[in-house]
Amino acid sequence: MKELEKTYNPADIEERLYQKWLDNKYFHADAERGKREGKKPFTIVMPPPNITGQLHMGHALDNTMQDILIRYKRMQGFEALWQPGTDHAAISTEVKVIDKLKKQGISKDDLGREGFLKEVWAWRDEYGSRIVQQLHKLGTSADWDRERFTMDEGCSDAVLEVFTKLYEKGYIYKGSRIINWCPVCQTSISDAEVEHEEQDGFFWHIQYPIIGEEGRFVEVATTRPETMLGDTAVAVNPEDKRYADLIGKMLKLPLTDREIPVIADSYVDKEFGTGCVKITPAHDPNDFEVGKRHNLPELCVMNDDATISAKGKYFGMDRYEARKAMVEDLKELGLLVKVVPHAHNVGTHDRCGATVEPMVKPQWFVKMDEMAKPAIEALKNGQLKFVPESYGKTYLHWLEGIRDWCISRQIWWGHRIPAYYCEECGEMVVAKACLEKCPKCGHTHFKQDEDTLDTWFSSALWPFSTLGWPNKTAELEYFYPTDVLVTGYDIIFFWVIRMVFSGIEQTGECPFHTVLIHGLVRDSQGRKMSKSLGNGIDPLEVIDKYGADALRMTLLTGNSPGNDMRFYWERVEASRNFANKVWNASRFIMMNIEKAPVANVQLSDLTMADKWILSKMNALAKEVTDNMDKYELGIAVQKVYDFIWEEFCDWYIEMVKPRLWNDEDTTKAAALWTLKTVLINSLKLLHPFMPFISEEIFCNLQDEEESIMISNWPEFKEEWNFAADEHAVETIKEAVRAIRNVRTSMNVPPSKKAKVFVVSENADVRAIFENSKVFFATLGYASEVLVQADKAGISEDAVSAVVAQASIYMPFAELVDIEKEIERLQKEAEKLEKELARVNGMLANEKFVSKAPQAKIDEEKAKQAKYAQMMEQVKERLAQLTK
RNA sequence: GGGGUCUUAGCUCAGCUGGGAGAGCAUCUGCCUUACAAGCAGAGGGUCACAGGUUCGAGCCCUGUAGGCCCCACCA
Repeated sequence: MKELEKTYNPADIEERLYQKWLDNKYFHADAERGKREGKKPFTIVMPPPNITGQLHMGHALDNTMQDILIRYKRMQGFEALWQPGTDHAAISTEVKVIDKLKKQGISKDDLGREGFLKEVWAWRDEYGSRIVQQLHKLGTSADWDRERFTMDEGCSDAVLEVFTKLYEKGYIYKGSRIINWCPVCQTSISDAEVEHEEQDGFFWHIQYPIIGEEGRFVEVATTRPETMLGDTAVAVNPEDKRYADLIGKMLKLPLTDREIPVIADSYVDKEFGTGCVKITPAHDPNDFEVGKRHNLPELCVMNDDATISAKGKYFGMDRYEARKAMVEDLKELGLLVKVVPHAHNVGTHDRCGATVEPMVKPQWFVKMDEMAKPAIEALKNGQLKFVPESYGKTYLHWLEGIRDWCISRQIWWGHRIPAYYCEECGEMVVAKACLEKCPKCGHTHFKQDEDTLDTWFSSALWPFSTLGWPNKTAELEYFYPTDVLVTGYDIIFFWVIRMVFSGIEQTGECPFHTVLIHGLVRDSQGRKMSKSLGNGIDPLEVIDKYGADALRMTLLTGNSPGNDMRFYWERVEASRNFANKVWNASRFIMMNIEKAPVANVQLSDLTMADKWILSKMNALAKEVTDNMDKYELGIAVQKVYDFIWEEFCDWYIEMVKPRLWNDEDTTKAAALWTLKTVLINSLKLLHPFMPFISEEIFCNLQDEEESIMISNWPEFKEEWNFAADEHAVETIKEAVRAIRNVRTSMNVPPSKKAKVFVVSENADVRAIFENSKVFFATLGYASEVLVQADKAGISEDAVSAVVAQASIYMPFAELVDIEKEIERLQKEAEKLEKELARVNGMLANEKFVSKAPQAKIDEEKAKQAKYAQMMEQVKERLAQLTK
């Protein structure tokens, strides 16, 4: 056994232990082995971090939670697979590489598609593993032998398989629809990638002249005057009497030479604005729908970079520049009626923040209505559960209102859409590989679709593509469907939903049964950690300073599923202190074991105190297990913390010290055995949360064991359940607390020992005190403990304390302050008075007695008796002192 | 506009199926007691946002109000 340092130093052990775990392949899960040994599988797929990413607190929390679950299940004997990998992060990565090239004066087009992709792959090879290395520092016990990448061969095959299958089924189609266009990234994006933010804008009221009615106008109100170049109608509500006569008339569209009709559509709200809406089908989603209903032309007036494409004065201007110019011109023409300030929502791209421009473009879509149904059903019938449950509503709400998913992107980094066009006749073929011959004209030259797929298309397949699907692998058969998905609430829409419907569609099964949602880690002021604010705290810095275990503990304690938390360095310190506490308790135990090796002990050899802590530990194992199973990781770890610090260190270790110090003590072996047993079991319960320190101590404590990682999770054992001893020790603890209380309030320091008399008429209670004299004396700072049935031999001026069924007397040699003692007793009496009033009131209430469960009534009656008896003693003592 | 969530000690938060208000930090008082001062023993501090209701009993369940946060949404 190695001697431990006086303070715990995580830096000394973490790297070494992680390497040991890797070397021994403890993280590796094996389907064949699992089957052979009859183990049950437990699977978590890691949300693949972006290859552009740096480890942040969100990752740290997310991965710590997964690691806790996987280590727990592994110890429970499951063949536990934590499937890791990284995501190619299409747009993010492309932007990053473009930036890098820009600094070298190279543009994407200079390199061409192939050249550019070569650069991205090179970038990925250089930086793609950085985040994985950072995850190692956290203690992440994922099966790195199975690490995957969304663009590796297997995942790409899965993408091809799914795309072609969905296309054949008619669930993927190509069409000209209105989509969200990012003019900065120059690609379409899905609805989920658009963030709405409220901006202060204006309502421009503009007059459109009515043709054939000199001097009469229709007044429209718009927040986006620049789109008027693409107007192809003005709409009014069919019920609106004000404009009934205008329907069907033609208007002159200002700033152009075009004429547009007035149409009637119930989409228009009579009460809002002027009741007349300019319709721009090519640049507004609502107008697009209106346009479809009325067969209006879709007139696109913008280029991909959001400059004006309409011929004329405004050609080439940026959309906002054009807006300014057009408003000026309208004012000059006298057609601008007024400008009213107006706050409205503007869609922005979540990656670059640019204002999204709705545009009509040919894109690829996934038809959602049919696939949404079973995904909704999965939640409703309980196949899929969210923790906390309320996120299920969010999930349903989104799915029930889902629109078709735009999956094509006009960037190069990603899975290229497997659609091929015959160069001769233009025939389109969707296939996993390019055909040799055009099925229509026989031509042999094809051009592949230029677009790539939304990055979430491949992540949607992650739970099964990583296990080898579409091949029928042993892994897929054994580990799929997976069990728990752990993620933040912010990506339910992007990812969780898409995994569920993809999983059900492709494999017929929901890819996991539980989604464990966690919140955000915020800064100490409750703000989101962000690069722009510079308020982010680097988990690696925390690990460097305090260790991975302290960071993990900090992220888990006092937190419940789905709730945000604030990060405080003070909390990390508290976690570090706990690690040190564990370290020192272990150091103490190991020092003692070294002096006298632990012998095998029968349960019947144990003392009351030993049985008490063993019984407590036993109960703890059950409680922790129950909470783990409910995903209440914060509660579980809190219980371990409280047990180790309070019960084990502050009470039990203090109780056994006299036995360890006394070589004559015949129960010393029992004490050592209990110390070791309880420590080992505590370390096991702690291990999922603090893997490093628990491993280090576990290995030093018992040289024969390989690793705590592969040890068995403590289970509740009936034979370790000692209710009577638990009760007995609680009585002693109460007496100790009472003695300390008296000493504190009477200013008698521990160094001044005194005799302690325990007086009880109850023989059982006397036996309890007799049995625990060894430690009761030490804890109660007694020079001697005398247990008796009456007050014989106790001096009149002895200070007293009252506990249930016993009185304790301490004849201090010095004069104690009688006034103070009276004051203290009066306070005690007050407390008891209050308790008695409460319990008496309850029991006097007829309705309570008749309706409450009998167990509750008995409980209250027992309390009543106890308090009454204590009260009597306090009063007696008071009478004695004040006479 | 719809939905969700929160409001508990000075601060940050727990409190799981309703049955005597908790932790960490901070403050105050004693202790360097042979594992640990990153420690030990104590203390103070809360009409559990507000108003109703259900119940023998509500921090917890129901309704409403106020405030905070989040998400969704096509009112130009």
